[in-house]
Amino acid sequence: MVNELEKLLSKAESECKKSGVRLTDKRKNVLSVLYHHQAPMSAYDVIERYRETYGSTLQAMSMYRMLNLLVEVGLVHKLETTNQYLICSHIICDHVHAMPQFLICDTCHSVEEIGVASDVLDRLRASADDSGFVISNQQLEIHGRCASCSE
Amino acid sequence: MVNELEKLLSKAESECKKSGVRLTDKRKNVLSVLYHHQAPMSAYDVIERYRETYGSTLQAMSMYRMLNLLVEVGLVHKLETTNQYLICSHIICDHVHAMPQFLICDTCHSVEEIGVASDVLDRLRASADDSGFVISNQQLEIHGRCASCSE
DNA sequence: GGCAATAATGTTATGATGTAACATAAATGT
DNA sequence: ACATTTATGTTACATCATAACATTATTGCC
Repeated sequence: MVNELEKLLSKAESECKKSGVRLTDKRKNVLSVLYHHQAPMSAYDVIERYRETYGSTLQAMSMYRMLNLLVEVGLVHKLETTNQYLICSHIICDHVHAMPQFLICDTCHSVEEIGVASDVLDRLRASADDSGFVISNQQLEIHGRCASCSE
Repeated sequence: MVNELEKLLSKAESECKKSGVRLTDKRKNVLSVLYHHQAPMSAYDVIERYRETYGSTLQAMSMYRMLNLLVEVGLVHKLETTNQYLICSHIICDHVHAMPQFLICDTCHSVEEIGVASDVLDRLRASADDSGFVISNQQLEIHGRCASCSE
């Protein structure tokens, strides 16, 4: 079986092509950092880990630009409640993705990405609609305690 | 009919008593600023408006302390996705409050506070429970366009 | 009232997050 | 090759937030 990171980068390549942007070496490296970390990171965390791994120090501006682009392309998510970035855990799957929902453990800071249940989404849209409000949310962020921290 | 702000401050007084904290003049003033603004404000916005209104310049540290306390007591909400504070729109009502849900208009920046529909909350809890996750969320923040900005 | 304990606020310094504006370099298309 | 677009570099700064310690105000208790 092929290395999962390679699969991911190959999928990333095609997603970038779709969006008309280039998957440069630096962007690949950023994806790789996020992939290996497997937990949300601040932009400055990524800069630090990037430096440790690749020996090259990126400016904050450059990192934010790359992260934001990867978010736009759909390869990376940004947690708006914690200002952190994490790799989309569903890049490799082929099925259509629901609106992502993050279960964020406030104790161990792990994050599980699931899809918003379709009936929840329907009900959310309906209740917003009562106010004439049109939802554009890209995601739901739910805080609490994960299974192992709840024991 | 009594001034609504007075009602609010009186309710605030009793909420503070419940929590064993004092509703000082400064805290009252902060509540008043938020009440009159009727839109989310950053801590620094509040400092500025406070200065204009009361002629006294508070340090950021002091303002964050007061805002955080008012959030803990339940008189003020903090939008985690925008780092802004707004007065709880249900301080005066007597009914028990559901988990708040904010409909945040990304065009005009108005915010409507409603309660999370109980069935939505049930479904959210159920889907989180599939992962053994226990929700502690204080609120849901939904972004989109309000009625008037959708026309 | 006096006085100790606690709560609230002041003050200074600094850390953390994020972007505007402009310069340079790399790639792409013709 | 060279003009155009895309990506990255660089500097400076805006914005959000708190640690650590000092002082002031209030409260409870004798």
